[in-house]
Amino acid sequence: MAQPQKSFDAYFKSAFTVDNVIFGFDNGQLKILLIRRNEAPFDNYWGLPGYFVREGEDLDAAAQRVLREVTGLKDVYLEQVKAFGTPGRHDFGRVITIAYYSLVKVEDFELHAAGVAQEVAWHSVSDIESLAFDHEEIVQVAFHRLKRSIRSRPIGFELLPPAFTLTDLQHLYEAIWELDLEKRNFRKKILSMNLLKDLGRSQKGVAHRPAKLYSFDEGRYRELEEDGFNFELKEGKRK
Amino acid sequence: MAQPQKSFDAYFKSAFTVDNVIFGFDNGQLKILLIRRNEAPFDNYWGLPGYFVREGEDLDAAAQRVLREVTGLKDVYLEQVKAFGTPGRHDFGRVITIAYYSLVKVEDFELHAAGVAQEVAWHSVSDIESLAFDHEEIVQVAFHRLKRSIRSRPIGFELLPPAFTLTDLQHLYEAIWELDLEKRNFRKKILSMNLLKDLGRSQKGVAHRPAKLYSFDEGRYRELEEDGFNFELKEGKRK
DNA sequence: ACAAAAGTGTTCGTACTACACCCATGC
DNA sequence: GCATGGGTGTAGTACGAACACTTTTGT
Repeated sequence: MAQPQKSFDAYFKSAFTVDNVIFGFDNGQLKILLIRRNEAPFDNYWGLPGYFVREGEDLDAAAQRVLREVTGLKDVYLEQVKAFGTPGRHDFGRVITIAYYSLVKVEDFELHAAGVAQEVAWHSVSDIESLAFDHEEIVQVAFHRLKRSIRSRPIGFELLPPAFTLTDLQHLYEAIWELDLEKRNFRKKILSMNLLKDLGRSQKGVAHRPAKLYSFDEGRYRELEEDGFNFELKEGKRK
Repeated sequence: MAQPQKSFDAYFKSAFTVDNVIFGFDNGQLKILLIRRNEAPFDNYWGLPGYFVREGEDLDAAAQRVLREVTGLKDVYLEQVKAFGTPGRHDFGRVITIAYYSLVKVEDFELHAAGVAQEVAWHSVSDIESLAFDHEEIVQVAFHRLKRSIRSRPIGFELLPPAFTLTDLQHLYEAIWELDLEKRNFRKKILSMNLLKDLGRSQKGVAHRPAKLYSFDEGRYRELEEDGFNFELKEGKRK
């Protein structure tokens, strides 16, 4: 199907990148993994891990690769947010970036600077400023998307260790929604969904009554999903 | 901020397009505007209206332009869906497409073929097959997105004429969700939202009791929105 | 008078809200 | 024994689900 391609050459002069908003939940706080760039443009600025997509590389694969370069993790929860392509957002020419967000368990890996990063660190979502390119906007849009998605799909578990307490889970929702939730109602609601497996174990060595540990019951989720299930949490007051 | 750009040249060889899933509501049915292409690749195939984004043109602006070329409309409701960029999806080289969907009122314009279209027509969402490129997938994803978005924002009104009946509105929701809704509950719910202005007029010349006409009260919506309002409709049985 | 869609009210069950106290552990 | 968070029950309310009949118009 080779066609008179000549006249289209003028269009084949753009580049595209992926940028990844990597969320982690650490110490009751929702965090984002940022890198400090060692490459122009925006040399020395903090920004999202991301890079040019290679020839023949799928977009999702590129996002996974970028994530692997920073965290060493593979097969991580990852979702496309949208494309950002304002003209002039990149000094080198027309560069569209495809933004992704991923959810990782912070205890699964050690940070190590690599690629265009001279430094890698977790930053609180709430105090992010003067990032490279339009990365602040990307972070905002991704965060907004996460808030929404977690309402209708149980993706929050991706951010927690395999065994967690109900309070951990509640704090996670509170951090993402920036709300305070009511303990008893939260627990009733979550448990009534039957998505948690009681592991029969408890916390050890805490100076109070130890909490039971749970894990996410993926099999159970798939059952419910097929049946047109809709995960949703409502109540909550503004913080 | 000119930088050692040389080594990046290899990345600046891609093109990107916008493709627009234009939804319209006609005669109780949800439809999509498709064009029949008169240009390679996929000459003669039906596909989404779309084209290469111009140098210096913003993505949203490109999507508006494409829409204007087919419908003549400007300032239409438009939302980015996501980017599609599987390698090999386009014969001419690496082409990423940014998919949009728009909501239009079908009675606002006449169709006229233009640009790469030899023919333009409305197609029922339910019988769409063998489109150009990966456009079938794009349609599915856009449709899915519309179903979701209309739950939490009153964008449905974009598809209806300025004055409509409650039954029109109900049929619209039924078409989008592929559900049957219960008349009394639907009306109660919609009216209790206070988003409709009773126009004090009625249908004319129908062979039954004429229905009252309503319009969407945009001012009222903005008030509610600021106050953290959440538009939502739930009930419904699978068709 | 008949056909066709508009319009409306009530009952029932469920699910969200709000709220206060006892329990298990470490120090 | 005290401090710390874990864990639970209940009453009130609001909202969604289900359901059938009367009204207004054109022909």
